[in-house]
Amino acid sequence: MQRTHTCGELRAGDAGKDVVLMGWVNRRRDHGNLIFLDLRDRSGVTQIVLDKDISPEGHAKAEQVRPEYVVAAKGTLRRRDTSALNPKMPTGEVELVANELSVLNDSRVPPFSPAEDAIANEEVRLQYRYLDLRRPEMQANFALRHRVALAIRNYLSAQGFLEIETPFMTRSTPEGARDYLVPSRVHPAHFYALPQSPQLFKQILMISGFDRYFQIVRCFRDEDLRADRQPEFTQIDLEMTFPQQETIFAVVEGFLKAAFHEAGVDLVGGFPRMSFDEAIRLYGIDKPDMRLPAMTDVRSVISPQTAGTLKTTAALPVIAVRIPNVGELSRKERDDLRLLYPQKVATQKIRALDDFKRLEKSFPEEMAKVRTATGAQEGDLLVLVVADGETVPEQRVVGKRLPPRDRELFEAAGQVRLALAQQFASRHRAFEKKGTADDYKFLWVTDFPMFEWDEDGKTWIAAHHPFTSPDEDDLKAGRLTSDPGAVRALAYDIVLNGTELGSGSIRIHQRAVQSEIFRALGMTDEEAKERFGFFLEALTYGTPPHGGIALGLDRIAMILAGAPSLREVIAFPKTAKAIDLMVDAPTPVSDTQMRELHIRPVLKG
RNA sequence: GGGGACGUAGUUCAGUUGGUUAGAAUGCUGCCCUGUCACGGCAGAGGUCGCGGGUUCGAGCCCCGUCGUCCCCGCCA
Repeated sequence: MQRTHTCGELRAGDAGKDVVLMGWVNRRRDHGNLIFLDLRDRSGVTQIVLDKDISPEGHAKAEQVRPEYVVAAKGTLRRRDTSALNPKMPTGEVELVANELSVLNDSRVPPFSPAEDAIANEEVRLQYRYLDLRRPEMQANFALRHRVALAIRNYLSAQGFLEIETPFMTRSTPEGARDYLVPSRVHPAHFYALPQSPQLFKQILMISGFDRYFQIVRCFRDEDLRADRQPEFTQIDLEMTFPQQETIFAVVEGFLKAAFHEAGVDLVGGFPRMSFDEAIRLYGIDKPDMRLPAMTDVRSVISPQTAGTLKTTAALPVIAVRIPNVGELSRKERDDLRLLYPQKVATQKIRALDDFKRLEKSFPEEMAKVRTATGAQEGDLLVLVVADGETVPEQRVVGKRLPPRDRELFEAAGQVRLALAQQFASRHRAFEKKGTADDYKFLWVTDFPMFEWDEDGKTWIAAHHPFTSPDEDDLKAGRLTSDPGAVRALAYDIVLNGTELGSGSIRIHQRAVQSEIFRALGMTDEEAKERFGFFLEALTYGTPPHGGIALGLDRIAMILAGAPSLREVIAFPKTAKAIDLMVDAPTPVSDTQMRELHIRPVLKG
């Protein structure tokens, strides 16, 4: 028997056709001499009628059928009687009157039903992933992910990008995230590493003259998981020669528009831009969620005396955090908030003043100015974040960057802002989707610092990665050695609704500059040569200026699907402890396998 | 590595101050039912209260440990 249609496609216009449907039994309704089966496949559900008068054999088989059995039904499609229409389903105007039913496979009683709306807990879902994936919501997520990836692939291909594969077994790079390692059988005590990203390969492809490269590619990072972080994840990785930042922004905006179009969202106009410093000042974070208003530094409207009363000082920012439409907080709500505020608020002598009404009572004129400065409307929640500071600590200001104590304060305020936003989401409703392009607030964050000071290692580390080109002016001014903290990088992030979607940069294409950066990162020339010798050499053979970016496909799919976690858009994800509950990985391996690989476990005592 | 939440029937959950035989819904099994679509009716089965230890006359409930899932911090160039 050959399937003629899928379970979601038949309509009133198909009435009278002889059809064969195959699929899973979603539900069964037994009325004695009349049995209804809802037959499900990925396209939808169609009702099958087994009438004892029409097909005694088919009816007899239907009596034995249970949920999740796989069956084939052959018969005539009938327009339903007007009294029996079901407007809730797309196929609700028709039903298949079966004269033949065959059970293609039976099913044990599943631990949970794909037909149920209530979903089982994560552990059970992951263990029986094939049942979970049968749920229409999951099927829709993966169909969406497919369409998004395809749209991006088509767009980039049309823009002249070539998809070129790069190795999964490559060499370990100790910087950055922890590597997943693969022991070599042929070379004792030697290891391959799974790539954290194809960074160097794609740069080599530029040196190779491919001009425009992309890849939708798996990357691996052995770090602890989060709702939006899996140890293996998929990047839309691209690189191009002779780009300005603008060139790359245009490509990314182009493929994101194509991708979102597939999800029924038409984005218009270019994405806004913001420098890293501005992001810190206005949002206290390098990935601002633009769905809620920015913070306001209101220190200029606070008198020195009032600053003193608030136990801060006029020299430090007073940051007003505004969350619209939250209304007054009760005493209990303010107490509960203490637990949500970042640890910094406690440990670094930073305080969140969340009883604005009381502040208004004490300082009516100044707080009226705060209201004006923040643009607060009636019913908006205002919280002031201040630093304890009778004396201003000495702040060494490097370049145009924020003084460190200011930055700490802005970042703490940013965390308070996010905590409030999360806690009162049901009141401000800014996170609720309306089904329009407005639901998606994109932002380019630019002018990242080149280096960040690592307090533990007492060294500068690359804020993006060590192949990022520094700003030419900073380079010419010799700041690489004189003032590393002031050096700007030609690096940029693409942010959506407070989630970092991707990160890229214009790369270094001159060997001398690359060597200088390695040195600035505290690497000797010998170390640099040992780790990146092949790359430094490649740079000497006519390397074109180049740059690129990589975006997380999983995160894009997650946001478009409105899913709370990456696990909803990855078919076989891992748990928070990086375990695959379905196949049960990782596992111990035999001594034989280990001996062959020249490895021996060292178990902690 | 640290903090938090959760773990009771196949599933989702309730379980009071520590006190008789641990409940509900749903699913499952059997019987009945020709217009249901979350079909309905009747009857029934189903429990290592995650695991180990402790306190107690008595523990699902209290204490200690441990395992698992989730969320967060650290970490993620």
